[in-house]
Amino acid sequence: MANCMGFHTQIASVMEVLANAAVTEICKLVDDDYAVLRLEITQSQKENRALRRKLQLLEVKVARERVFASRPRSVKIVDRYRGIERGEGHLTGSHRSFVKPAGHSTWRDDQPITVDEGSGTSTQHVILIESAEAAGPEGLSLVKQERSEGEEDQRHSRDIQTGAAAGAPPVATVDHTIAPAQLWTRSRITEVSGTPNAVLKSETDIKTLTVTQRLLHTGSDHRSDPDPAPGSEYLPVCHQNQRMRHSRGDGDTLATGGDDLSCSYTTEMDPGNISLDLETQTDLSRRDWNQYSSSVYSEGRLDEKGEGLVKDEVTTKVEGDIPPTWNADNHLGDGHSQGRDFLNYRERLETNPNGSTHSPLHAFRDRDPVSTLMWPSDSHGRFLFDRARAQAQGGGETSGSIKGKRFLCMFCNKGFSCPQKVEIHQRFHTGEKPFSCTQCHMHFAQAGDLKRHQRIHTGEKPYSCPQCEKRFSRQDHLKMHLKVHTGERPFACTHCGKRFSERSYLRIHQEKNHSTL
DNA sequence: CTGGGGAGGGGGCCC
DNA sequence: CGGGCCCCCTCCCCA
Repeated sequence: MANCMGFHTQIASVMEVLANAAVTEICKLVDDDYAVLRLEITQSQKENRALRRKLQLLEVKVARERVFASRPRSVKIVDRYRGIERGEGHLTGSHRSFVKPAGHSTWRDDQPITVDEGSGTSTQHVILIESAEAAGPEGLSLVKQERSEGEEDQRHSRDIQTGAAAGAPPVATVDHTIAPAQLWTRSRITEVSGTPNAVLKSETDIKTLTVTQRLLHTGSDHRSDPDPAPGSEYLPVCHQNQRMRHSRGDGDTLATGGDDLSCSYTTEMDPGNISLDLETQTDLSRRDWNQYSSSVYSEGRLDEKGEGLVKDEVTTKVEGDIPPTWNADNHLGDGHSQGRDFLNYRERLETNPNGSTHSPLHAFRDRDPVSTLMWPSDSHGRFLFDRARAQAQGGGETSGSIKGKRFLCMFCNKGFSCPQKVEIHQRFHTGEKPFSCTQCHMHFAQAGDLKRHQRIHTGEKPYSCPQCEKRFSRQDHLKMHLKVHTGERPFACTHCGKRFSERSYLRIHQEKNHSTL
């Protein structure tokens, strides 16, 4: 009996040991499986986050492009990254880019990003866009509003914490899985300040911006404007002068760059074509235009199929409204408006409600006989074609073509005796100015104009007044001056009899005093 | 202070 | 290529 009891005791003991072992084994298996499962869940969660961020980036990009095509507004933006102590910052001088930590496939949710709104009163989320080419001190090329207040969604609010808002853990909207070569199509966070509160810039659409910058870039674009104009979303902070081709010889707005300024007046760039090589197209546009005009119109007739030969227009649609500071007067410094000729033409094109591209030939073909909308004006806002059209419509020049001037201008039908004269004349319509001053980047359509202009720089004044020793750089100015001594006033007002030495004085006088006439 | 006019100087364009 | 004219702009003077 006792043996029986001992046996049972041993059995029970063994059973307990076995049971414990089994439980331990089971627990171990469960733990292992659970660990694996948890690991898988974690991986899945990470993947989900990464996908969500990609989706957010795409949404942001789409929204930005939508805003890009619509009315832009200016916004000042600075992204501030608070997680600098994590060591993600990779300092490269003043231009720092964040590099994800080794082994991190995604950004952690606890990596906060704050947006310094500047004034602190706005909740607009904005992104400062930098050009890939703009790593220098003037690297900031465009500032763009990322989202408007109303467009902001919760996801974005979570991703980018605004100011001191303490919502869900913010996540940097950064895709670190992209290859470096693709960076221009994605967003990235770039630190531009070495301060503890490192300033971040979200760099997006570098390609587009680069093209835009190239489009806007002229030799005079390095003058930063300390007072960017409000009201425009895309502020070419360092390139507000980019649309200006001309600067006066007084050095006030001397350009410093070496870009081919011709692109600013020979192309109109369509957003759809923005990836095209502008310079190439500019050259083509200019060259083909001349070749075309010489070859076709030297025949003295306008081919009805001419539009088929015209090179495809490259339209430059400056993103959004033209900032008020792009007014030519503001950028010429001294108020002179020389050089506004094709700008006016461009602006007319850009404000064309049809949004279509019009070459001068198109304009000529499609123009309303009265409307001046599509026609360029000269440097003083005059309608460039007034004279030519008046001549053409008046029949004087047309008759001139009859008198042996068989080479006709394609725009105004004016006749010339040789193709070269037609080409020079047509620069008047096309805005082409192949003669550029090496000292101030002024451009001229005629070599003689350039030569005359360069006397400004040389100080040459070969014409002296025989009566007062005054000297002049131009003979016509001397001639005008001589009227001071002679008292010659050949222009009389037909209304009051007042006489003037210059026709323009008479005209101004009549405008001021006889404006009702 | 303001407006008109003169003078000078610049670019555009044609001959 | 120079001459010439036009127009515009700015500065200045003066009533």
